[in-house]
Amino acid sequence: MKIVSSKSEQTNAEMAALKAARDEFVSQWGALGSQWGINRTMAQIHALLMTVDQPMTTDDLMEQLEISRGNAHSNVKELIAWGLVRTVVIRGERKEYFEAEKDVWEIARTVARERKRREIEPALGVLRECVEKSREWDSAEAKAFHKQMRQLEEFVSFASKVADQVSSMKHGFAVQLAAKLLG
Amino acid sequence: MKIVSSKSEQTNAEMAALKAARDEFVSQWGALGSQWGINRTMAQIHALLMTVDQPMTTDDLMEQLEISRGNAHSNVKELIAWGLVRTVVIRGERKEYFEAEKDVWEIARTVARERKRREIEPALGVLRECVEKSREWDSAEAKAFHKQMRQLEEFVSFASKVADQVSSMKHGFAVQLAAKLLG
DNA sequence: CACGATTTTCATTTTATTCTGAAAATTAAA
DNA sequence: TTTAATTTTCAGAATAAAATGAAAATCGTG
Repeated sequence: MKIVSSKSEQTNAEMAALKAARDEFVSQWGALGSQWGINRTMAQIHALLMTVDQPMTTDDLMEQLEISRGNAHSNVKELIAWGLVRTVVIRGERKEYFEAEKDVWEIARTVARERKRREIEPALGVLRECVEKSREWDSAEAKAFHKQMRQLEEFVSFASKVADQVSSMKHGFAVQLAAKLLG
Repeated sequence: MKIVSSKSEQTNAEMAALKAARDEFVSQWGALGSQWGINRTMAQIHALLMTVDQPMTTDDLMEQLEISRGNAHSNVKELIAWGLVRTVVIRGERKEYFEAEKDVWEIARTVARERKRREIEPALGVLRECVEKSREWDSAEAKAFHKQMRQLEEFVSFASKVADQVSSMKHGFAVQLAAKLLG
């Protein structure tokens, strides 16, 4: 009967625990992703790539997440389109490898930029159109509509500017902002 | 042949234009909602109630949006659960009437509070668990995992605090914040 | 060029979400 | 209490979104 575990047993146990923790994180992050407008697989791939120390291939993703090639492929491409994942060339290797941006402030900046482009700007478009159209209307109901559109437009403009601020943040400035906002 | 429109014709034309603009807003807002994690009908009901000057019944919603009773009902209830819509009692009326919060800063505060509760807090839970579990691990890969979880945890904590700030914002303070952030 | 490796596409299937509509439950007036 | 109005529920239908897997396209090397 062993009194002390050998070094390799410790390591094996730790590796297993790491794998388990990572799986848990990947799975939970995937579930949370759905709550945002993000599909589960995309969130899972992102979670996996963020917590792994080496770039991975499509085949690695397929194996680890038990998903098809097509699914892995299209979601990786989507993550690349977001700017959250990039391809990496490994010398002597023919396959493409992928790695995620790991710096959280950089991730935040990227997400701010993309969500502004994909969500805030279209919303602003709609609101501005409505504000214009209703500018000259006379009835009380129409005036109320105009006012509401103006208020929403003002607010979404504000959000847009915040997104700009965040996406232009230097890493150091983030800390400052945090202090300013919360101190 | 008429040279000048009568007052009532002007009004009719304006009413029609208002209806068209509102429909456009409702439809676009619904489409945008999907991009967030919000279902189309819920976003449409919210858009409609925000831009209307009188509270509406379930039947009004059914008619205006051409949706079933069940659909109208469950999405109104969901909006009430979010705190974005409230019921209104109209004297002498048996039906329930609904109205939306119209103040955009109030809406922002509500959304900040709810999204914190529904999205940020569960995420924090997962991250903290991962940070704890991986605290004592030794291998390089495990240390990298721990570090990444710590960074994410720190960031999401920050987001949580921002959400608190926003949701405790007085209306007047919002303007100040805006100035501070953007000035 | 030709061949094997790899990536990309996409028609089909599967799964998840949303919606309907009618029945059941509740409510309040008679 | 009875009745009619109104709200709520929920099984099933419809729709939308995501995933599969195999074929086609592309790539890079000998």
